[in-house]
Amino acid sequence: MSIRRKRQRPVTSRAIIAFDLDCFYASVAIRARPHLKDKPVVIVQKHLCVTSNYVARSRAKGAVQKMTPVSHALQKCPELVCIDGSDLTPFREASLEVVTAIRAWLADRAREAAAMSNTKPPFCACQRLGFDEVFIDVTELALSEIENGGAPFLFRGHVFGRTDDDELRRLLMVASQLSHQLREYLIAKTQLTLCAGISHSKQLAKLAVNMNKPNDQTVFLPDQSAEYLKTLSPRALQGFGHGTHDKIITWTKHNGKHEGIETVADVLQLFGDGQDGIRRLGTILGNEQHALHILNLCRGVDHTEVLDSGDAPKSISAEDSCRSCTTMEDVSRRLVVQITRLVSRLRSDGQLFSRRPRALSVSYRFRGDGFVGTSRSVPMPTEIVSVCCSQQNKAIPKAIESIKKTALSVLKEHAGVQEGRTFDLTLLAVGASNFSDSDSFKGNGLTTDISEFFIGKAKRIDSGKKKSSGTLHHSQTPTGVSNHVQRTDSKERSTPEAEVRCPICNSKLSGDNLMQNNHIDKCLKSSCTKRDKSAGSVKRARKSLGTRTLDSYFSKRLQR
DNA sequence: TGGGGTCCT
DNA sequence: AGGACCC
Repeated sequence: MSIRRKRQRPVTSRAIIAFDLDCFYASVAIRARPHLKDKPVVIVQKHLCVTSNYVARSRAKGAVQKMTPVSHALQKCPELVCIDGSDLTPFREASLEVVTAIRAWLADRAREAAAMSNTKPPFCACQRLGFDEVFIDVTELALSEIENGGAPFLFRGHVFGRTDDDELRRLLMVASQLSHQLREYLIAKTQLTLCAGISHSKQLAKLAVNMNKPNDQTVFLPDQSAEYLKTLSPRALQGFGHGTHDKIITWTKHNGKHEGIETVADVLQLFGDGQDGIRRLGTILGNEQHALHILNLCRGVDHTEVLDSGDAPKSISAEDSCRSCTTMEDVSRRLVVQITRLVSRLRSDGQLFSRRPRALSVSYRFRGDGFVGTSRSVPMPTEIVSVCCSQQNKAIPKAIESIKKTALSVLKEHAGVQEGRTFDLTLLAVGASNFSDSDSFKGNGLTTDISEFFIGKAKRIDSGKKKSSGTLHHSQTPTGVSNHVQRTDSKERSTPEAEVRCPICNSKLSGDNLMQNNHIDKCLKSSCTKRDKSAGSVKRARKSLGTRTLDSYFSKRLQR
């Protein structure tokens, strides 16, 4: 059936939606703290504001742009509320919550379309970019709805540009309807607002996303996109990064072309003359394929596909960028903090995705190395298996110890970081990758269905507000099917009295996995070790962790 | 300039 | 393993 459709009307263009959640970190933080809703809020990592809400943006008048120092922002807006964003857990979870909801909505919509036309459900690839952006290829779904005859031929939201291609216009009209409905659904379900850009390529969809900014959407009709692109800075093109820019600039200076590359038009003037230009740019960049891609982007040509990201990440890492780390004691302490966070995340990951990592990577950077760091990969110590697969909390300390030992020996052997040597590290990170499914895990009743994961979270968020219709969460799940894994009555997981102890403070942990993780995270934050429990030693621990005067000044302003 | 991620070579 | 890119 679908083959016939494609033969009759070959798909010459696609319909792609780019979603971008509005000031994501700030929105997530405020969602969890409703009393901050009308206050100017910034999210702080180390001494930088990484995001702010719109109240802060209007009140500080441009002083809280992306990566501005907290001190600068506070001068412009002393009433700024600073929230610590160094632990990404809430943002990572909210991001997963959003994509999960997107997939569920699309699957539901695809099933409806399939039922009407008696075909198999159209697939929409979803690709995440960072925590707050998602690309969706809705071509098949839109075509299916057009064929079913129910789709209104009207644009939803703003429209930029024009096109003479009637079929494309219809396709994008339907895509804009889908986008709007999906956005409404997401806003209702997650209380997070988002923008959308709709076009026939990832490039243009992404450019459109920023055209009408918070909580709105724009369709980019592409007939004159090339003219439009010429006026932009080439850096505005996704794929034209810092390195590409620098290499071209260096080349122009070397070759006496002092014009520079302010716009895409400048780049095309230098390299836009066909095969020869591609070859010349390829030589400059050291990669002809990349040169071709860049030049295509400059002309508005982008055939890159939306690659489905899947639910599970391919790597998990925990980093600490430090001003200065010069003693083994300091290395050891920082390492244990990052490793504990990594292990804690691997446990949740194992529960959600039934898998465990086989590689451990240790990354580090020395002072003076600029942005370049070094990383080594080694086999992941086997102690991680019981953490990921059987979810035994008592296995956590052993895994941490083992990984710590391994990481320290990596640092010693490959970086010369050891007792008696002088060094100054500015970055320490541990990561897990090369995941393998653990079959022993499956069917043992320990896995958590991903939708169940959010049902638990939604209840907590909801009870924090006022009481609403109790059955909301199940009925809101658009799939309608809850494919819960049947669970045997496992002591480790379901009974709080299972005597689980925190690897940091050794106090008894209650509640479910998430609550336990939260406790461990809190413990980590205060750097409170088992034998270091007195208030005095906590203070010492904080100091030796590298807390400086600037940080302690801001920490007074941090909202918990 | 954080604390993450992806893919390609 | 490193480097490019993305947020």
